[in-house]
Amino acid sequence: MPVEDVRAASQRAARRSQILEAAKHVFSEAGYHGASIHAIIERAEIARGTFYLYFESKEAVFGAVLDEAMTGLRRRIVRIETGLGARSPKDQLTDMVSSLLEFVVADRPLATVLLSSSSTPDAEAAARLAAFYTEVRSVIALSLETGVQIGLLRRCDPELTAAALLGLVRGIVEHCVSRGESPPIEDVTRELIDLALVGVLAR
Amino acid sequence: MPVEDVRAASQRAARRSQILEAAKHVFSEAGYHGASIHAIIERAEIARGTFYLYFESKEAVFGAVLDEAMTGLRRRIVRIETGLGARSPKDQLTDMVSSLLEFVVADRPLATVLLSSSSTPDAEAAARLAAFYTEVRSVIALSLETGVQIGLLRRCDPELTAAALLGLVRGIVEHCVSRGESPPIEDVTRELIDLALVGVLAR
Amino acid sequence: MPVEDVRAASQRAARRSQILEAAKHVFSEAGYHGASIHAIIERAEIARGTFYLYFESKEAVFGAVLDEAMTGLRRRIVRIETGLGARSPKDQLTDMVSSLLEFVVADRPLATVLLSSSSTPDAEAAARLAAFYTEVRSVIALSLETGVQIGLLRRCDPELTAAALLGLVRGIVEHCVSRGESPPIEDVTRELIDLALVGVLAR
Amino acid sequence: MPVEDVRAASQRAARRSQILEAAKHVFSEAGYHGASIHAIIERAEIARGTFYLYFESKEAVFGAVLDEAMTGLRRRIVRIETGLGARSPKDQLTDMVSSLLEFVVADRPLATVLLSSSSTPDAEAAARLAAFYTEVRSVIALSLETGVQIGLLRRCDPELTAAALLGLVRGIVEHCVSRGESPPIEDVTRELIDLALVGVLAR
DNA sequence: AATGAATGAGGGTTCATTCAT
DNA sequence: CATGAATGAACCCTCATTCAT
Repeated sequence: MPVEDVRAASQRAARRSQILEAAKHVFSEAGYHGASIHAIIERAEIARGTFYLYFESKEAVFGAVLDEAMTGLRRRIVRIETGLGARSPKDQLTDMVSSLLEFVVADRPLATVLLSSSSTPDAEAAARLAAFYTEVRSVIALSLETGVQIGLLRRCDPELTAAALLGLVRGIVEHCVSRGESPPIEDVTRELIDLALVGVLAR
Repeated sequence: MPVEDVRAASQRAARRSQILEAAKHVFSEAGYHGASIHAIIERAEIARGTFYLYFESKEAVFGAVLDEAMTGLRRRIVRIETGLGARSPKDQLTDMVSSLLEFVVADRPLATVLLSSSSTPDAEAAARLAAFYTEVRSVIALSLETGVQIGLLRRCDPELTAAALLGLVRGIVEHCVSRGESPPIEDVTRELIDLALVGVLAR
Repeated sequence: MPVEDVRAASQRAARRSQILEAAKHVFSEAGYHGASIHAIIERAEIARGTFYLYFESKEAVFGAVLDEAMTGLRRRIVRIETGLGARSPKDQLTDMVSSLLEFVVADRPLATVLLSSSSTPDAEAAARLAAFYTEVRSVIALSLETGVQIGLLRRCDPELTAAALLGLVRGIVEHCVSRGESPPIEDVTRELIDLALVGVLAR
Repeated sequence: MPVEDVRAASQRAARRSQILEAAKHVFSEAGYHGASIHAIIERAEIARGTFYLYFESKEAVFGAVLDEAMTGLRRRIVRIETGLGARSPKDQLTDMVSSLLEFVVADRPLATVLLSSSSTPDAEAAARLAAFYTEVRSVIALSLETGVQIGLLRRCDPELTAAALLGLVRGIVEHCVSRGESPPIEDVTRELIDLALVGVLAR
């Protein structure tokens, strides 16, 4: 690939990022419907037409914002190793949750979009997000089943519990995001893990 | 108040309810922005102008729908009695949660509206919902503090834990609502309580 | 039907006509694409939204304009009677053509729209006009065949001749419309009929 | 002119032709407004900017397409010779019409553009086409007058008849173009001439 | 000469809200 | 009280044209 093309491609990617970033902020502040192309291009400091050079439609940018977020999350979701020599499940879980929280909480707009967008934007994107959450619930449910089988966890309805745990995490993220400044991630993580693992009851 | 006025007032209230019911369904199916006045008045079988005799604006009906829901929920939220002769906290909690779930899950549109609307519809309504959730979190947080003080619960960050627990409940409601037919409320309640109290870990 | 409804219906029809009339002018001046909703509502002196209370879309008004024109034309197109006691075919034809020309030439915008709109507006309307012209050609072709069979007309390719005659009429209409003031319709009609019947050659 | 310049000029002309050809197709398929620069440059396989190196605007290409067509037509329109030793007017006319039809019908896109473009695209080009048709009508009208004077033709309104004859030709061209495969040009020509000269009536 | 990213005016359409009846 | 025709701001999107490379 000639040098100019490389530069062109990278410039194009940069522009795309710039728009994506602007869109993420606008979506997070106004929701899908409340967000106007006007607001996005104003924030991105580009012309109306330019927007449509990079994204087919409002729905498309929203999808892209979501995809980006989901990719970031997926990269941080890993299976818990239970083999010999593996670190303790709780430690692994702690690392994973910590990493996830860090990613989400650090990018407040992203978190807002992720949290708020059960509001059916327009079919496909909503479906994609729903699919993502279903996917996450499945991972959790499977982990729960495994945990039960190896006797680490008590018996429970895996699906329901997975849904509850996902909600629990969302609740915590919302908490962190809603206040100007959230407590250190490691503290939050510890509380989260403790709550999920041993509940609130005193022994 | 003369008889006619009483009748008039009750008729007025009935009309209002009729619109409110229609609006709740429409909001739950289409979200705040997706809901159109047209859809609401069509469902309520009234004329356009009539709508505005009962509600100031779209935002106002949405607020009313929310308020109605919140009233129903508030009625079911009670302090846990810890005095002598009181039933066990767990039993009280179970009853309360059970009652709340029943109320919410039975009225799917209501549940949908409650769940979906962190998506900032339009400032005020969103604020009202946020305020409601804050209120709920406060109740939970206070209960947690009390529980810790009397040694029933282990120490934790009450605010954070309250947020997590609220999320947990929402996750479960979402789970129940999302499938066509949810498991018996009492089972769901038991799982919820167990998870919250003792977590997932086997003893 | 109650009196108010009658009035309402007639008012509605009047409004519709008003918009239709404005649209006809605008379409005739700017063509389908060149015509903007803005121009139409400005001419009709109504608000943007009002337009859409009466017509679904720009395409729909165009279709309505066309339909109106086609209805007017169809009413004036009749079969030539060849039975005993019927007036001479030439006289019948003269009357018909005269009536058609009068209708079209008197309404210049209408004529313009009819003439100019092979310009593919948008699928359906274009198809409708094309269908109309096809229909007219068919009527002419059939008449020609009949005429040939009864020995009134010389042999010819009916389809081709019908197309030519239709074009001939359109040419004349265009001529009449293009000049500010056209010659008396009866003169034009006579020339048209003569040309079609006996051509330009001297006997 | 240096050799390089000659080559350059011819290359430039070739490029221009290439764009013109693409434009003609696009205009004929989509009409003036429906045609997009995008479609033209795609078909011509050139870049956006390049287009504007050869044509000032969309309107300008359209004008050029029209001019090209009109040039082709003009070359085939000749005066009928009436002097001694000239071939019979009918034969001359037949040759001319035949040549014209061949030119137009063979280049369907061109025919489509010519036929469809009374739809005022954008003032100037429309004016040019109108001027062309006026010019053609004048030639026909003059020929008619001459024919009448020398007793070859019966008396008629030359202007009106010219308009009618032009329409007649357009009707026939439309007929030929609209069907996938038109009858042999010579047959069409004969019908056309016969119709124009002696009409449809049996002698 | 050639490119194509960028521009922004302008297009059609929707819909919450008002007000004369 | 109830009605629904009328309003017009705001929306998303297209596309002819420009200009830095």
